Amino acid sequence: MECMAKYNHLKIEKKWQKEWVKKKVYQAKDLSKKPKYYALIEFPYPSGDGLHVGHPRPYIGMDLISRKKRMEGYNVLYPIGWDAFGLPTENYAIKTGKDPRVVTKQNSDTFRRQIKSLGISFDWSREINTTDPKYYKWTQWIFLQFLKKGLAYKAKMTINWCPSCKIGLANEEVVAGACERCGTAVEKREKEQWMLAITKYADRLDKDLDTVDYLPHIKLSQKNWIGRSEGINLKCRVKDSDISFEVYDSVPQTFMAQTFTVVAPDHPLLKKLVEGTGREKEILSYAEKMITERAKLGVEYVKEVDGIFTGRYVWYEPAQRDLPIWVASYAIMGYGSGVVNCSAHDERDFIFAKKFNISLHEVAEPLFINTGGVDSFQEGQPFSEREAVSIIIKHWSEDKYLGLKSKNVHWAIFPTGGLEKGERPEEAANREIKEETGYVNFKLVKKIGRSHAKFYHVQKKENVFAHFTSFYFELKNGEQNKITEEENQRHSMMWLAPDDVENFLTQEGQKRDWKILQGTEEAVVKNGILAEPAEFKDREWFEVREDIIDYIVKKGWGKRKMNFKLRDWVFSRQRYWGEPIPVVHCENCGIVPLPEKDLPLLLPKVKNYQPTDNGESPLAKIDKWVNVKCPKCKRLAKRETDTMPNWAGSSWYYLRYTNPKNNKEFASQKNLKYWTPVDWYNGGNEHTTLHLLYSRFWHKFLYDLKLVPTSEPYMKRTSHGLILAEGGEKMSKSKGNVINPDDIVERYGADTLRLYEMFMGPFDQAIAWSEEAIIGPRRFLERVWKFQFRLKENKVEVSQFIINSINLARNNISRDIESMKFNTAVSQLMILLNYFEKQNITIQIYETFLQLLAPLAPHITEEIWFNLGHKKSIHLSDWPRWRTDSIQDEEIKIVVQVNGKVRAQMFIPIDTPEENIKEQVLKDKAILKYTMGKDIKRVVYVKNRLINIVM
RNA sequence: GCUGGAGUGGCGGAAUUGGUAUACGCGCUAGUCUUAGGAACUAGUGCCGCAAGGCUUAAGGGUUCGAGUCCCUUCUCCAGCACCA
Repeated sequence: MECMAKYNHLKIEKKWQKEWVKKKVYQAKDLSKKPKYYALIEFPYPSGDGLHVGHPRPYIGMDLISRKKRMEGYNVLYPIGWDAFGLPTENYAIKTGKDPRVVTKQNSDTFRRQIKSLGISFDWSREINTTDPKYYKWTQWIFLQFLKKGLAYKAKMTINWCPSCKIGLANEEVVAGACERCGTAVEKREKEQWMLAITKYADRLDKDLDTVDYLPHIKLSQKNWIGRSEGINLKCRVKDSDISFEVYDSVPQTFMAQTFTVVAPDHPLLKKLVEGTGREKEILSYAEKMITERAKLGVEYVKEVDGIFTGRYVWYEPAQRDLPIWVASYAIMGYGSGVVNCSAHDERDFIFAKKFNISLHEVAEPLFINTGGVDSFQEGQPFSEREAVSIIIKHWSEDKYLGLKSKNVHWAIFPTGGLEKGERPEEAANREIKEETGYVNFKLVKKIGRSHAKFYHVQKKENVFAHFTSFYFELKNGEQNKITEEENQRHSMMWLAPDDVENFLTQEGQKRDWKILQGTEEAVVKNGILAEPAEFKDREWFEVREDIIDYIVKKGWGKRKMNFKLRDWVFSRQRYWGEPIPVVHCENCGIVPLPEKDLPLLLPKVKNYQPTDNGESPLAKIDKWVNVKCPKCKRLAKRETDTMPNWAGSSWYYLRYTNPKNNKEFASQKNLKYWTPVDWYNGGNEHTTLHLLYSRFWHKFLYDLKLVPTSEPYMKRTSHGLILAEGGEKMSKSKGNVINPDDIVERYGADTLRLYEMFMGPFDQAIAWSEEAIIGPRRFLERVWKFQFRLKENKVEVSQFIINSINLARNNISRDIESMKFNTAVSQLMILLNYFEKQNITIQIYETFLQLLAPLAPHITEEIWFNLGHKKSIHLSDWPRWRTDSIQDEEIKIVVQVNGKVRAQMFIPIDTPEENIKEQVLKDKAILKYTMGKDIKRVVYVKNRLINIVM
């Protein structure tokens, strides 16, 4: 008999890790005949802190996918490398004087050792490093292609300057006015910068999101960042001057409502605009104040609503009126033309106009569409249109208002009613008050206004498009006729105190009427029925958008225009530890790219890594390097000393993996065609906007050069949640709460760590580490281990229950892994083992179980697999397939409910006819207890699931 | 402020189309074994109650034979955006 060897994770895990490398179990094969699968994780930045237990979570997750795919017969590429350029290493170099190359080597060595100890099926033969000249040669090469196509350019611009890091920051790296890394408040500085024209791709970057499978929130954040907006540019001419400009409007439906114009305080036209007003100094210095305040306080200042009148007017052709021109803090130079026409239908404009008493002009009445409730209109069915009145009635002596509460449906309203033929709204209101309320002495005080509603009329069973005229009446006394029985049955009347009215009402339109009456209505009409222009009167504004644009264009008042929030990408950094930008500045020839054959342009060694005080890269101090001959005219010229941001290397690394040692191309076309696009890319939420957008941009650019075969790099993108420290805080060295995976691997083993990280909670959610809970997965593996010694001869009877269970588990685990519900996949396996320990199992069933467990716990399953006599790795075995033929449930359990409460369970043959079950159930003693002497109204039977007796 | 998501035991968290709420794990309780254990194993464990039974998915209401799941109101939390006309 075998001795019951103890589960020695240390021995087993080291042994198999070596063996797998030797046998090249996880090496991807270029151009194999098998179907390919490319799984990708974001390559790590090898920091000096080493790995913490949060790092491997995504690696393990994608490892499960990769291992399962491999077992399913795919040729899987699951690569890793190092994104090693960047600030932390550089800052460390500045502090210690150590060469970043040396530091990077040390750090990546540590990371590599740590990751390898986790048994992740990376193909280590394809490891890359962005700081390797053989790699960044191609980063530089791609930059030169951008330059060639005019998409890389130099521009003088105000940049965000971090005085602490001494570095220019991209807009994206500024969070709430502070440096993303160090939190120091950023300053504005004028600087010549390299730019990449990502805005040229904005439209495609937005549209092509429809062709990829990203999680919805990821797509949304991409869309938000790109900020695509379609509308019109209206022509505007300043009165009594030759100044004209265009204004952008994304809600062209309300173009007739525009009553004033605002111009950004930093608008270059402002100076000319105020010339001759006699208030030049006053206005310009006020604008200056606005610029500085805004730079200092940001959104907070804009919220304060600040502005000044310029004394000038725009002649607004469409509405035939003058629009006063204001300088406003909320108008920005970087979007549209920096000048905006404003209307009552925009919230900010509305607030601004109220503050400065600028007249407004509404061109639409509100339309309320009920959604989600029983009275939300039925899609696709016609509307019957009705003119109606809505009436607010005040009590004759108290400050109370009449409400009607429906007795049949969830409606609480002010009295309403439809107009009869030939009736005027006022007449209808009079009649309705008498009919619905019985009151006879009242007077009309005020007409409140008009509004519209689309809803489903529950009693009449039809869609209604109602046009309400709202009135305010006051009762003179309480004299009241009897109302009809019909009215009485429909609703009950009640007098409401003013404070209760709003909560009582269920109709949005009536809530608005009430607020108008109270003088508290400030909401701006955002969707409505148009009154102007005449050609579009009574049309719904979201329906006429395109028509209105065509109309405006036809009239010659403006033209179609698309705008984006996305700005061009500031691509240079005045730092050392990055890819040198391979160009030369020649007085004679201008900017001259380095010949491609001279790449890579090596990053030279320096003595001091500190940026210069005027913010230049330390490279600027190396005269020998800076002074070169111009590649074109051979005269003395100067090298560019800026380097690339660390987004550069990560914008194309997934392409390099397909052919990492190629010296002639960044990757061969053959390999690219075989491997790309990436089938599944998982990464952190912090990179779902920028990194993803940048790399999609680079990819599309390369696609246009016909250098990659697809227009999108990643077919599918998901993200994982962070692992937090035990208290729920972020893990960080400074807080001293970092859990090092080395300790866990040593104590519990890599398999336990993997299992725990997958089991601890939903993969996409942030979750706190728990030293206590890890023991669960460890115990589970111990039991799996012991089970191999319990197996007897292979002739035991196995119950149908076990066969069904393992079949179901196969199905569920496959599905759970595919959808990243790893926590429930683990729990399936635990349930299975719980069954096994109570029943007879064959070796085959245990082996199937091991295969299902193999992606999660690769070492222990491999060890047992070989113990059981196999000669080939379990990870190259065939993934268990779902087999329907072995499901033979002859008996199933159904639940018996009485009045919806579970009272008993029963076993019945599958697909028993309803009648038989009913008969059997009604005889059951446990059920008789409840049904005795009572009438059975109804019996509900859900096939093979439950039966409910209703009394 | 706007948009989206979420509130389930002491804890992490499960629940196809509405169909046995609390799977799985941690912890806890009792017991077994052991020289001993913060090891392992066995049994129990939503809450109230001795029990019969009753009550439970943030709170309240609704639809339904039946609601964690659908609808309405309120509260709380989280994420993204936040001058983008």
